[in-house]
Amino acid sequence: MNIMVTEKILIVDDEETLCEVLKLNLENEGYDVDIAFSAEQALTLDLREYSLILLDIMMGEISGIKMAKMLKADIKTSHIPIIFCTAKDTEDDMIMGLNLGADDYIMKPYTVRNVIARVKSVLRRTSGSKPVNASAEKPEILQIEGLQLDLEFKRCLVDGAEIKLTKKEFELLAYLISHRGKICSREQILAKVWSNEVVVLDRTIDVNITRLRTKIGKYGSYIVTRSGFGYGFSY
Amino acid sequence: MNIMVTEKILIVDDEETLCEVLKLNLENEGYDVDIAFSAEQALTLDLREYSLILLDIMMGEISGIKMAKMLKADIKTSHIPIIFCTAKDTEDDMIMGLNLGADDYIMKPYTVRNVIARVKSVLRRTSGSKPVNASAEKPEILQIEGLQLDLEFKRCLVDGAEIKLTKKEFELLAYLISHRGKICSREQILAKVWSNEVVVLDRTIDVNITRLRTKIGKYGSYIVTRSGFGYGFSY
DNA sequence: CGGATTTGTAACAATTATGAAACATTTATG
DNA sequence: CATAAATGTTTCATAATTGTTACAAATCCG
Repeated sequence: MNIMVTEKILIVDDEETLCEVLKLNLENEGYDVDIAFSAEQALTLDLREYSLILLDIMMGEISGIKMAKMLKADIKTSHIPIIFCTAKDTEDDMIMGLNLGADDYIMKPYTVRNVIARVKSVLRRTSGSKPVNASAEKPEILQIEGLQLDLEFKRCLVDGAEIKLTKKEFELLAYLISHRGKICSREQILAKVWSNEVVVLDRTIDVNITRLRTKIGKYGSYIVTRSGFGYGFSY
Repeated sequence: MNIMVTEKILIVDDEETLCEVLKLNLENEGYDVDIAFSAEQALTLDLREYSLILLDIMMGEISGIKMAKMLKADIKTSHIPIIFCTAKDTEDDMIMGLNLGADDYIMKPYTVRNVIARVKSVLRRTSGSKPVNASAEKPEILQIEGLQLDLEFKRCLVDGAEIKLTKKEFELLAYLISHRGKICSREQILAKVWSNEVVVLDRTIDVNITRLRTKIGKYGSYIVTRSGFGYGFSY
């Protein structure tokens, strides 16, 4: 047996009995299984630690579809494979057409055997794709509402959509956000973001601020100017 | 009798009686036999441990053909010989034309004696071709969907087809994949992949990235460039 | 208010990074 | 040794980034 961390699976479904049956069977296969009876409940968990999410499309207030969108829009969870569970009469095309990045989907009523097979299949496909210490890792993600900065992958999501930031823009934004609530002088910004590489004018910052503001859309107004002092990221 | 691990054989067929008969007879010959009544069920097993798979072509949802393709496409199982069982009227050419790497095939209705003979024959041909500790071995395989990197055999499969990667290409890809989700600076890449052997230019990485991208086909776009930062393997 | 100062913005210029291809060199292999 | 394969380098074209400037707009402060 190789050294491996147990794969954690989350089941999100409002049918309690079904959940229990699946949980038992999956645990029997060696997986670590958690259950959430609603999307709301699921969202209270630290979803990063799951290797796979089994998601019922038809649920209460937040539908499975909405939840899937949220998962895919959140940089911390967007890589987690999702298997949709759908009622039998749901149109095939609908699911696929949703373009939600579902890795698989299963029709109800499904057999336990079938579910396990799908789970294994998906996990086999995506094995090695999760962070090494998913649950213990320092996130390295800055997030302000719908504005997300992945400091490792150097990318920025605005309400779920990736925004291309240049290196300087990215570093500038990261600097401001990580000093949220403080006004940073141009000197400080130059020192940290521009390092001591080359000598650039103060005004360079201003221009980059402008570019940043437009790129991050509605969050642009979070970058505030304090005349005579510098810039900051507001609460 | 020499020291040998019992050879495990998997029968995948939906005719229960037939399976049992075969199982009894093969066990009588000293083999260890498991049965799966469908491809789905078979896929829940750890297939690596089998020395041979007897596969019925005509089955339920996942046909035997599809399953064989999956087996051959998965680097963990691609070495396992498969004997196809076909209905009598199946065209010979069809089987061979499938180019599935079947090691043999048998027409139904077949005699038990016949099956055993084929099994022995195939196992004789392929003996020594399986991993030493097939079931206990640490896989050491990186897999992203249809892209598979066998770190031990130093080979790469793209959707089941072997792709020849040079040493540097292989190591570079392995490095990127094992740091999936992070952007690796050229410095980091040089340090790890090029070690401190020789001094090479940054641009060497770029060129190897390009070569890699074209070689791994559609997965090439998984290798992302973050201008000014470096390269990374995306989710 | 009104001039001085600071900041926003757009356009431009300069620089740098990257991809692709071709070429050169080194290394493996028989 | 000869050949092929692998690897590194150079070059060119292009794309992307970054910095500067000029001017408009906003802000500051008497």
